[in-house]
Amino acid sequence: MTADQVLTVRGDAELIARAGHLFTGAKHEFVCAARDLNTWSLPSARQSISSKMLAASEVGFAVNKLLSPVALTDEAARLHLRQVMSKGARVRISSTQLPYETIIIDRRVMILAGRDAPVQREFTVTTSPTLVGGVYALFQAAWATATDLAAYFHGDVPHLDADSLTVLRALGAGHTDETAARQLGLSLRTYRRRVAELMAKLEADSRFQAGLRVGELRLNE
Amino acid sequence: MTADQVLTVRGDAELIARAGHLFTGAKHEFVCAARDLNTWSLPSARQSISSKMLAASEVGFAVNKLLSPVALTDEAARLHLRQVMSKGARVRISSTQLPYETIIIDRRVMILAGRDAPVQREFTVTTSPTLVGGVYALFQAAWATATDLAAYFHGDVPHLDADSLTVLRALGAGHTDETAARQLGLSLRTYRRRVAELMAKLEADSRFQAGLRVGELRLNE
DNA sequence: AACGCGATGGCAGCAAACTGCCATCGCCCG
DNA sequence: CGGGCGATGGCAGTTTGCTGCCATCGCGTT
Repeated sequence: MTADQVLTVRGDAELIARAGHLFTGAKHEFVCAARDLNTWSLPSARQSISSKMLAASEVGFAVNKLLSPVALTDEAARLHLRQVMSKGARVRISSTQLPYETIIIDRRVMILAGRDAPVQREFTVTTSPTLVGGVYALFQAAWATATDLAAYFHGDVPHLDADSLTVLRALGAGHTDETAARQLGLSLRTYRRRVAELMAKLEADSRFQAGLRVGELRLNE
Repeated sequence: MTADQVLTVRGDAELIARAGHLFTGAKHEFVCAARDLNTWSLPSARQSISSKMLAASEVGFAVNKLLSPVALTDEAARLHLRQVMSKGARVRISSTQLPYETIIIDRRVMILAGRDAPVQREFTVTTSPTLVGGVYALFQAAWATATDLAAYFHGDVPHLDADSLTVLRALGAGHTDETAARQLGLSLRTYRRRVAELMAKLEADSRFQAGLRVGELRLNE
């Protein structure tokens, strides 16, 4: 594969055989966008990255993972995420699905994995500066506004159930409690109870502060 | 170019000659990520898109443009953006730079333009489902959280002077009005007057709604 | 069927927020 | 200096929000 070539392979074995040499020796950065941590593993790259991350004193080596909300759906996944983060990786959660896995190593090599296939998964590998650079820029745009997972684990991002979301939307409309309660078919007392619960979840002492947190964390989407 | 091939060309003329046929006849969607509206124009694709957009009654044809903050730096640029939007395009502003232009047509054809070059600009064109799908997913992730420009132009982003910012920060701390007023060295009446003025600027009918708008629009940064 | 428990709804008392009114102050201009 | 005007501050009346209390209801379990 020449400097500007693009290589398409099918299956893990072919990927390793024809392009494995590109993935070892990551020096500066490993960025990855994926649905969750389980979609795909590339053994040699993972080994290379793991040894880098174990050398915690290594300055300047960044691991940034952009995952979809599916990555947080169960407790085992969240535990795994905590482990990855404790090794120095930074994780952010996108608001969209990310059905394709994209890996960029040292802004030089890019691997794109097709959707999970029943037989052989298709991978595209490239060192084209235009392709790598363009995709990296889009990754950066998505990364910049994705939710930082450290904040989630530090309890800064509350989980809101359907009741809370309903109340939140009513509050966001700016109505009085009486009007909002009537619109939701609740008694005023129940509506206010819901509001108080939402405020507790948001750790907010005033309605302005509550609205601020919702807006900043984009909890109303 | 076969179905899974990737084509790299240099210069506009070569791009048109070898791949121009791919760009005409857009049927459903045109998405573009770029620094601003002036970085690059592809004549045949632009013509095709313009005629689609002029046929305003055409149902289901979407034009989504993700631009960097540079796109808003001067009045001429903003006027141009208004024109593009009046023709039915949706525009959002990313928080990052987007130095590469990425175009995806009907989720089938992708064009990636390299950085502006002194001589011949490099373009990469592909119909590879893995490449197009992967990049499209990243575009979606970035698009989802980018700032909608229609809101900006509809005056939804108020300008806050120093007094309003001071009050806003006090409100964000969650204190009662009495405490906040005392901390700011104002009488309660004046503080409340300031709060009412801020609410009017935010067009908010409740404190929650005001906080929400501040948080969403990142006015407290 | 009876019981327990959590959720709901009505009411009351209180706190917080909203705003009009009017006096006062500070600043600027003639 | 006097007058005008905008901003401030105190007060009062009103509205909205907060929460405890208690009765009732609905659901699940034994």
